[in-house]
Amino acid sequence: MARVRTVEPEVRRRLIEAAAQLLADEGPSALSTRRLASSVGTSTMAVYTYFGGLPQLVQAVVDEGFTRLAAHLAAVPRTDDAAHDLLQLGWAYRQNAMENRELYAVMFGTASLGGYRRSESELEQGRYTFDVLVAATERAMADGQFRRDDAECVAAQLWSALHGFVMLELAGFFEAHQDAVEAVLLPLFVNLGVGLAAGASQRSAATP
Amino acid sequence: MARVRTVEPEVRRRLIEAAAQLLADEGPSALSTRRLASSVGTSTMAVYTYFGGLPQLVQAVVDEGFTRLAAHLAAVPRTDDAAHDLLQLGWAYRQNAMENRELYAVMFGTASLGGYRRSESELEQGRYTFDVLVAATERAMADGQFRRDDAECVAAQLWSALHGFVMLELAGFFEAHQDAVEAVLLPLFVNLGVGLAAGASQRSAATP
DNA sequence: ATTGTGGCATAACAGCGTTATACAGGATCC
DNA sequence: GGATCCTGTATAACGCTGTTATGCCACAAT
Repeated sequence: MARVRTVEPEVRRRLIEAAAQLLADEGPSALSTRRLASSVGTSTMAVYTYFGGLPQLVQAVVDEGFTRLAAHLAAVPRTDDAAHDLLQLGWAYRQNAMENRELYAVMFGTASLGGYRRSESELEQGRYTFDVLVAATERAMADGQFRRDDAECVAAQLWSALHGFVMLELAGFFEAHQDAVEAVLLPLFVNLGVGLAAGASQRSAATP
Repeated sequence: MARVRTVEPEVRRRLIEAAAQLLADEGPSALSTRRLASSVGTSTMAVYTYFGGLPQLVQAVVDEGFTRLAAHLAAVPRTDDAAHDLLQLGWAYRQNAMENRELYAVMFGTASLGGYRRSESELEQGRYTFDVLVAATERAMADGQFRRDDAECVAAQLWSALHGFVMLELAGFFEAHQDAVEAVLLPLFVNLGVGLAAGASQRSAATP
């Protein structure tokens, strides 16, 4: 048994951080055990003692990415206007993706990276992120901004639209448009919001 | 100079097809020059004489994928109801993605595959696909189903929603939902359509 | 018949993920 | 205090990868 690990080994933390850095700086192809090892100042064996292999290390990095995303979304202030909050969440979501392009690509990318494939753990992590959207959606329904509906399904619609825009933007398909956020994402959200509001009865004020 | 290449060399065609097959059957990691060579019955050099390297071969496969997608969308019949056609286009788009999961992932995936990165060529190919959506959107505006607006921007909204849903579905984030198409994609399109229609004046009937 | 050239097979090189092995050093026990 | 174990790591090797240099061979042109 020996001593109990009370704190996370420093090398493990440093490996994750070095991997995230390498990913951000030079892209997925730079993520190799040897580069990681030399970057942290150890041997490639560290990857195997702490993670079991490169795919598991990538998974740890992805977990970190989801945690960071959740924190980024949680930092968005909650106002009385739930629909406005959803817009702000969307903006924060995109901003996080833009600031961690390569990481976002690995998190949601369908192409594999070094044998890494999404695991149940990631799907759950993604669902936590998703829950923030569901909560805001429910508030919008409670306030009468959206008509009553299955909040999960509605949030999934919002997520689809958001994620699709971000992916296409990251892939470079919107480079023709001057300001894709103003020209596409904002109207997309507004139009979808109009459709989601149709038939709803505003709670507070009258409806003459 | 010698003889002029009038027809595409057979080996080149077979390499592309073998690559697509290998990709579909065993995923991206199976795409190696040696496996391709043995599959086609040649040496790895063929990849370099005909394509210049693995990334360029992948690019040829992606080109093929975009061509196939465009053909798939072009096969959707055009009716009098442009909005209905857009729905059918969306369905065909998703179906194509589902039938060529790995290929779709490489086409739109941001993670690289064997050093392959999207080129200008692909962005153009993607824009051709996009044009089909733009055309249907313009018809919907002309018919008064959507209110007048920049058709490109509106089509980009539709594409974002569609692509986002497909990506999340492929990534497995909708596995909780029984039938994500019915529960998410369809209402997403309907709600977005309602928002896009708001303020439009039907063409046929009067506009007093 | 000779020459030249284009296409391909072979072999090598550097790098990859992974694994087996050996060693160092601290904790544990007698 | 000395022997023992165990954990973490460095080294080296294996089989794989993409790529390139080399050489051969068949066919077109002269």
